[in-house]
Amino acid sequence: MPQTKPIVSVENVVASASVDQKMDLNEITRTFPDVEYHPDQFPGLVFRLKSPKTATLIFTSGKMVCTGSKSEEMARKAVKTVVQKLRKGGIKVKKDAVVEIQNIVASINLGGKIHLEQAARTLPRSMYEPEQFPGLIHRMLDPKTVILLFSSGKLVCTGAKKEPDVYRSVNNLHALLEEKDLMIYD
Amino acid sequence: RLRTWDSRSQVHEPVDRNFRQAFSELDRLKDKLAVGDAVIEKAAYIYRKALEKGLVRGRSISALIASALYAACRDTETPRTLKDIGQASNIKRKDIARCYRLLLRELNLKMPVVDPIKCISRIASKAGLSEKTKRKATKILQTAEENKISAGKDPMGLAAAALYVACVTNGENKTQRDVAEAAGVTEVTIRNRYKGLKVALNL
DNA sequence: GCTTTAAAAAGTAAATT
DNA sequence: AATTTACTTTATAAAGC
Repeated sequence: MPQTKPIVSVENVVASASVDQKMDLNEITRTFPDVEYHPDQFPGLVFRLKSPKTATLIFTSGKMVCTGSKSEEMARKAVKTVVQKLRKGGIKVKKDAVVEIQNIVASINLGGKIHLEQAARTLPRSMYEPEQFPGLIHRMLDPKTVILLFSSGKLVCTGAKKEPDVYRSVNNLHALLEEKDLMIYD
Repeated sequence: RLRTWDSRSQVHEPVDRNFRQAFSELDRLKDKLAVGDAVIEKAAYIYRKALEKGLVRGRSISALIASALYAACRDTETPRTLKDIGQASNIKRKDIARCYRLLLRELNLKMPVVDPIKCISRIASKAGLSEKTKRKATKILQTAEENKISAGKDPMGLAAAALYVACVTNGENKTQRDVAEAAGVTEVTIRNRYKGLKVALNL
């Protein structure tokens, strides 16, 4: 019954990973001159890949955080590539990394405008402060995500750990907006 | 004033030391911002709720009262910007905004959306604009809101643009810079809002 | 709470040209 | 005044202050 089909695009995936062994970040810095490592500023070493275009933070514990992927699969591939490069560079990594998706950010176009100030009054758990930010911030309980709504009809969904949760969030909200008559289609 | 809370302060020790500090700060802000007693009482009420929910732990008392006062202003539709509260309290605008959003989330507060029409008076008095211009700006914003160009825009920017347009049509000699300065926005923002106003009002 | 990383939305701001 | 760069908001992990 929604009047339009939302166009969803995953923009960023954050994944945590672990190779379950201590890592010598100074050794990595020596063999990979392009990495950024400033221990007094931040304990993680930044390892950037051109493809997939990602940034992976590596900690002495062997735990990692990979950001910038456009999909869950790309994030897993990026972590594998990082471990592969470390091994090629002579860094001993015994096990393969165990990857967990932590957050998915998606942009959405609903295909119609949203009546924001009315939505601010009728949507529960929402905040609309145009002096601070042009979007309305809505906290969805199930799936537990946060959606930013803009008057243009575009959205940003974040907090999801699975791609299906992004779609469920968007569909829930879209139905809610139509139900409460907050959509404006031309 | 604030005697009610002071008397409690002598009964419950650690909590009330916090109250005293909070309310003396609130009293100081009251004079600096020239807000009424009703706003101060609301701010005190919000702060007390925050304290009961344990939101003060590890947080700056000053930042929290300032935020509670901003929330009270919003709730009573008293036009005070985050910038105003920031200057009066010497706390960064960003920190007040963050605490304010925390109060909204944790205390489940619902605030009315800021009405740009209520921003007109403050800007007009700072810039020294006439009553006639204020009335015209109000009319402009009323028509503008019906054409929903305000969504997502800073209410101060909208009010400033409406006042600037009103000045031009009334022949009041004020530059964009004068109005922008009084409103705390840039001339570029006034120009951008003016474009939308022109379309919505056929100017 | 902060520090760092990534990305989108739309508004505002500041620095260049 | 047009461009460019940059910051506002949201979530999320990592180790340590």
